[in-house]
Amino acid sequence: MGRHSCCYKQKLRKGLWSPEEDEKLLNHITNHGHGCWSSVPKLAGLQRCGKSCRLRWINYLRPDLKRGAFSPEEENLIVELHAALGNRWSQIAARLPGRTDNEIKNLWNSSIKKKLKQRGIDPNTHKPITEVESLEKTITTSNNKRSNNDHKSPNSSSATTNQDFYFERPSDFSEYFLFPKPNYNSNLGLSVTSDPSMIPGQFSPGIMAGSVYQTPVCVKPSINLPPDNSSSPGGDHVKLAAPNWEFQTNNNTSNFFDNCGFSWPTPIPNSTSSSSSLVKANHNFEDKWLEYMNTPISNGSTVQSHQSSQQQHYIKSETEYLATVSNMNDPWNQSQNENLGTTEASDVFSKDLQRMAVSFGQSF
DNA sequence: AACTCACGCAACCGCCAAGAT
DNA sequence: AATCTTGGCGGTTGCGTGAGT
Repeated sequence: MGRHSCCYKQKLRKGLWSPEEDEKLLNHITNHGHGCWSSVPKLAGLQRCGKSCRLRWINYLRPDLKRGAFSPEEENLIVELHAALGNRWSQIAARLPGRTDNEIKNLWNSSIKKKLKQRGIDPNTHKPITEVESLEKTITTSNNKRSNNDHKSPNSSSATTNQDFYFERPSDFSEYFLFPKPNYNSNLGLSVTSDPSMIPGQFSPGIMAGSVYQTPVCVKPSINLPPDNSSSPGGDHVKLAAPNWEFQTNNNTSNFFDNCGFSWPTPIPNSTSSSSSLVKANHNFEDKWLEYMNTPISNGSTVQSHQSSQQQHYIKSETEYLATVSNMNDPWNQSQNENLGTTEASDVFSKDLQRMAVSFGQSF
C-alpha cells in the first residue's frame, strides 16, 4: 500500500533528473505519447518508475509550461482561488495556464503565506488573524464545554484548517450579497482582471474575490473552463483537471458559473436568521478584506529572486520549440504567450541554464 | 574566505479513488 | 465481491544556492 510496486521491485533511480533522462523522456512522449505511465520508463529506456516519469513530465518537461516568476496578477489570482478552493492545488493550477500545482504549492508555502501573515491575514482562512484567534478561542471554549459532556468529540480540530473554514461558513449566503462588492477592476490596485486572458472561460475573479469567504457549506466551487487544449504535442496525453462542479447539498446540477461566470446557487432556506447576524459580525472583516485586497500581494521582483540568475538547459530549447509549434494551433496558448512580459520571458529558462551549466561544468 | 542560515525548488511519500482483473 | 493496478493529489523532505556574518 502506498508505495507503488514498481518503486521497490526494481532498482530504480531516484533524485534529480539528468539532462539525458529528460531528453529520453521528452523524446519518447513527443513521439509516442505517454500512454500507460507504468510502461513509459521501459519504453523510454529509463530506470525510473512511471510515477516519477509522470511527475517529471507534468512539472518540468510539458511543453505548455509557462515557467519564470509569477506575476503579481497570478499571485493575486492564487490568493483568491485559495480562498475559495483551499489547498486544492491542482484545481488552482487549472486556472493558471502553464503553471503546475507543485509550482503553485511551493509559491504558496514559501512566499504568499508569509506575505499574508505579515499583513495580518490568516493564510488558511483568509480572515484577519485577530478574528481567527477570537474564533479559535470561542471554538476551544465550546469544545471544552462539549468535551465535558462528550469526551469522544470528533470535531476538535483547529479552526484554522481549511475544512473548518468552510464549515464555519453560513449555509445561506444570500444576505452576503448585501456587502458592497469590491470592484477589483477599478482603483483598488488588484490587477487580476486587467488581463482578461488570465482567466480562462467565464471565470470572474472579481466576483470570486468578493465572495471569498462566502462560499457556502458543502459547495465545491470552481470555474467553468473551456476544453483544455494545452496538452502535450502528441495529443490528449496530459490531463489537466477538468472541473465539473456541482452544488452538493442538493441535487441541483446547474452549473455555478453559467451566465455571469460565477453565479451562486439558490440559497438554502431556513437559515437566514443566523446569517443576518453573521453579516453584521463580518462588516469589520469586510473592511479589512477590502484593505487586504487593495494591496497587491506580491512585489513581483521579490518573488523567486533566485531566478535572477539566468541559466538555461538544452532540453528546454527543444521544449520551447514544441511549445511554439503547439501554440500555433492553440489560440489560448497564443494569447498566453503574448501576455508574457519581456521580464518574464527573460526568466523563462533560468533554471534550465543553471542545470546545463552544472551538467557540463561550464559557466556562461 | 569560511561558515551559517534561510529560502526556493524538485522530487518523493503516502494516501485515495477508479478501473481492471 | 475482493484484490490489484494505476493515475492523481496534497503534504513533506532534502538539496542547492544566495545572503549575511
